[in-house]
Amino acid sequence: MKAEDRRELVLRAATRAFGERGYVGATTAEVAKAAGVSQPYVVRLFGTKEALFLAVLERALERLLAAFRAALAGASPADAACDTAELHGRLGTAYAELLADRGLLLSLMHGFILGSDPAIGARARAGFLEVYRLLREEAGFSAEEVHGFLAEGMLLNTLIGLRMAVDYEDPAAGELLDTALPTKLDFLLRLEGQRP
Amino acid sequence: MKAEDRRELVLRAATRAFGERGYVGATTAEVAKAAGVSQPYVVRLFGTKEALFLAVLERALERLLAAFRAALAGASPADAACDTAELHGRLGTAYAELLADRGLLLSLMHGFILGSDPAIGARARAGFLEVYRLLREEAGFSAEEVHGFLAEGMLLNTLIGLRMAVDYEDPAAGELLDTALPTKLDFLLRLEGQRP
DNA sequence: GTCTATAATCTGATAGAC
DNA sequence: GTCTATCAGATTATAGAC
Repeated sequence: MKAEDRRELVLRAATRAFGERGYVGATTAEVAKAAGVSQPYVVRLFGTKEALFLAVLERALERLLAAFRAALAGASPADAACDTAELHGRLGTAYAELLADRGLLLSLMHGFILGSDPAIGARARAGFLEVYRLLREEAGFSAEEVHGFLAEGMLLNTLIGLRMAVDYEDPAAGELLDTALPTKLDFLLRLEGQRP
Repeated sequence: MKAEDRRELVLRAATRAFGERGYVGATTAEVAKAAGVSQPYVVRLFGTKEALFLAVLERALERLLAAFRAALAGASPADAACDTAELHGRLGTAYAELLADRGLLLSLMHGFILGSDPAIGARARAGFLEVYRLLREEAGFSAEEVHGFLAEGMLLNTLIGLRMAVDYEDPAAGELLDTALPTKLDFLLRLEGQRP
């Protein structure tokens, strides 16, 4: 197999591992095992664990921005249906669908709360602001609309990180999940193994 | 000094450390140094690093719930001023003021995204749901209102975790922070050392 | 391109003195 | 109550073979 393909394989495994246990908590050995390669080879491919995490962040941000742009492209040609409420819904759906790429949103989230780390923090801030600008400029949201949209996104990330779906039977948890993911709830419960 | 006092001192140092570098990233040696005690003593006081983190979560949740209840108590006796918009504002202010207890909100956030960890995840979910119930039952919010309030809270946590204030001069970052913290911006910028 | 072996470091935890 | 000394284990990274 070519190094390029291995790289992608390792990147995917790393995304899952970092999403579950965070940058420091996930180990290169764990990533290697999931990718079916040796631990030193993981390090060899990316240089350092930090570079691997940065590569995971990079790929996650690319996919996020691409998903948003695709959602916008699907909506733009239409005529009057392009109010911001409609866009909010489309972008929200695109965001929720990123859950299928396991660990992607959570790796981002882990990056976001490591702002004190010199390299990771800088990349995370820049990435967050790229998303902000896309919503503000390309989607045409107002500052308040972007704020509301990002807030919902961060709550979704948190609920995923919490594995709140495992408590779905709890009335409070059920109501919260129903409210936060009105359309994508089955999707989530299946992902989290709470449904057959 | 009595063990009780040391405990509180160490707990405070641990809250800061865990807030900055996360559960796995922060070390007991780091906490010990910040608290002015030896590393083995930190372990002895709490048993294990995990127990220390759980104690930090416990304390953070207690303070959060207490701050919300105090805000509600200050608002309840009034007559007509108690609509949910008013409460939303009061509770939001109470939440933002918790930023003064450094690391508190971020330690919580780190706990929230470690839902896969058996002990930490369970406590984090239960704590989050306690907050949910308080807002729903004691504050009288609707499911949608709680959802919106929590979403804003998670965005605030994320912006703090990102140290977004260090990029305040960036137009997008400035606008985002202005929108997310309309009233508490100076407070934040001073906390983050972006203001004299 | 990929592995095995291993070095170097860090870190949580224990033992035991004072 | 608190420290010093230290161990055992884990983890990133390197060296070098194939």
